[in-house]
Amino acid sequence: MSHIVQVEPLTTARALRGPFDYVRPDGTDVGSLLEVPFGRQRLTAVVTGVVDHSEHRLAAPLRVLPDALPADLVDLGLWLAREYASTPARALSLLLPPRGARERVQLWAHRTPDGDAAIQAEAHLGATELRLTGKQGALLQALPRFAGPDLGALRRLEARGLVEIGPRGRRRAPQHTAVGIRRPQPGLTADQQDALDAILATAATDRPERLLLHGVTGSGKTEVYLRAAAATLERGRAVLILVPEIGLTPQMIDRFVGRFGDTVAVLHSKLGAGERYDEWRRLRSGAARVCVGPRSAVFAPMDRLGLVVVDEEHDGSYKNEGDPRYDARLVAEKRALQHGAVLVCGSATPRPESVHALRRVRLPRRVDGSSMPAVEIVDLRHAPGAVHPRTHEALVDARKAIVLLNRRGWSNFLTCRSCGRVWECPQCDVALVLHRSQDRVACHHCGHAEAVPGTCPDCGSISIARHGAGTERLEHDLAALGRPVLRLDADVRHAGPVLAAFERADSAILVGTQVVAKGHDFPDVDLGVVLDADATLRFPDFRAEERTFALVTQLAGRAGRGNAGARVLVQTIDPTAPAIAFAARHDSDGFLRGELERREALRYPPFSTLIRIVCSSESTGVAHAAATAIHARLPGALGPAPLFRLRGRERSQVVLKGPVGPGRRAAVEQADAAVREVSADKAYKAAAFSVDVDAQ
DNA sequence: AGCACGCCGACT
DNA sequence: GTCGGCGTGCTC
Repeated sequence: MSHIVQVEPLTTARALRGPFDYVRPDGTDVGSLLEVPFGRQRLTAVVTGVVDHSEHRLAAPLRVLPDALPADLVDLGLWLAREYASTPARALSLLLPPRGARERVQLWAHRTPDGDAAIQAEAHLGATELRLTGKQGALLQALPRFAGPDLGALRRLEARGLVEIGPRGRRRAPQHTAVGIRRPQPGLTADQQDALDAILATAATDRPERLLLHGVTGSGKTEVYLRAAAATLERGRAVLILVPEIGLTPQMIDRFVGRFGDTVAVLHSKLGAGERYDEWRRLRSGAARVCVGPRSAVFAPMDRLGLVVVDEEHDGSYKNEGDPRYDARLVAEKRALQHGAVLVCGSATPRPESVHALRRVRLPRRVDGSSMPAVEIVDLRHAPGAVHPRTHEALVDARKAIVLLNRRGWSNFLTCRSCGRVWECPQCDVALVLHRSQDRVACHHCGHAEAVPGTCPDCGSISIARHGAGTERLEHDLAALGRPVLRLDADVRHAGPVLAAFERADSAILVGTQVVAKGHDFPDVDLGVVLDADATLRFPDFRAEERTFALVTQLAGRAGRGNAGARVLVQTIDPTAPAIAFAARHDSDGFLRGELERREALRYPPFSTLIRIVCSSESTGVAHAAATAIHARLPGALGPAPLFRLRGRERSQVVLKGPVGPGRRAAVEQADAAVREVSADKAYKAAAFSVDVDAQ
């Protein structure tokens, strides 16, 4: 019989990968979690296989840990490790049940038949109540109930045979604003009905398709998800809903909890350890059959998935920044495939990748019948200053405006007027940004901050120039318009109050970075402004066009809900840039067609697999030498290209454009092998390596 | 990643 | 003679 388990000990060591064999404890199987002796350490380990014989002298695990993973997640973890050139241990670590919390078990009291009879006997007193004698004065009638505060009184009732007291788990439920709110289910438009039919038709097949729900902002995508989810639950299958950062989209949770109640589990970063653990357990046990959460929720322990939704699929937050640099959109697709579930990716501004790979279903109209606001391009070439006179005029006329500027702080960088010194981060090769409200200059990459300089340390001059304007400066300048100016960016700790104040105000200007274009719907915004479309457009990145198009389109979506006269102004020094021109015409098909042609010609995704390898080192020269060694092992790779120093580490990158389809995996393996060989070489001991498949 | 084993230089 | 430097190699 199979009395040996193969395990992956969970260590972060890149060089170390299993499987390692151990004696199989009773009751364990693939997915079981163990504590094993490993060298002189004790490590958590995941069982990945069960076998008959082993070449090794076996040790016995120290103990079996609670909360085994479902077997399909173990498969997913091993797939993830290979797909993203990581290690099984690191990938599996993402899937573990939340640590640091246990199930909360409390004593609960239940009435016995004798207890019922006692209540009946009390009925002649005019009340069907039997009061407890404890200080809480709780009602026996209300049992079953938590026995905590009046345990003594309940114990006396227990002695009389009126109640039974026993342990029971109790859920630590996250607080949703939607608890108890059941909003009426709105009717569907013809477009929504068609989209729903398309989803349900393919969901009912053996091999469901992957769909792209391409719907303009306000077209009612969420209602389509809700209906599809209801139909999926009815078929006895579970539903996974992925959303971008959950803090920005509380509406999705509210609507799902409002429609489906307790069968919805929510996973997000703001949950406490206990809440997180209980939600995980509810999903694992099947008590919850719908999960709503951000990228990490793609690993929710769910059985028999029937529907996987990726909302706002263009959002960058689906890409993980840490070591398995996974893309939750791709993992969602893999999970859907594993379970025979239908995948629905939704967006108003889908990625060219998704348009290329998925069958598209459209929601071309807003549910309220309103049209998209007019988008005007404001040519900045002959007008100095951050705000063009035309924009200024529009701001004066607007009642409620959103102004987008993709730059935090007061000013971009400081220079000494007499010697030309530039204030830079000591750890990174970037300029420090002035934040006047915090009285600091700060690095946006590593968090380094120092006092605002009064004199130049090099020449002693007290004349220091401030260049470029950020959101903080803009907030200050726009106050001259004589109405409330609110600011929303990463420096604002709590977005909630800012958004609420903007919503309540009858006239106001909301200034901010990209976050203002996301999520929240304000009914009466009549002006949207992109102050510096060139900032995103000139980014040295092949996705710059796509991001700019999305930004303008998403901002247009925020404006003009229920407001016929709404307009959007886009300031730029390049009015003919396709991203801006297409966005101004609301022509996403035209933009996507052009973008796909360009990408095919240049062999960018989705026509290639981009694998980026970054080498870094504290000592100078090592990173670049390591990147050169990696480049030598990867024929056709681009680079090595030096990157700016970050957190005191010199960096250099190599980029490999691998094939898509069957050759993709081989390219990833080739990159991984090159990194492993070079990192094993003593000459590059001081270097660190990171492999990013499908780099953004 | 840890952690021990092992083989060379500066100290009591 | 021994303490300790960190190069090398292993962990079922």
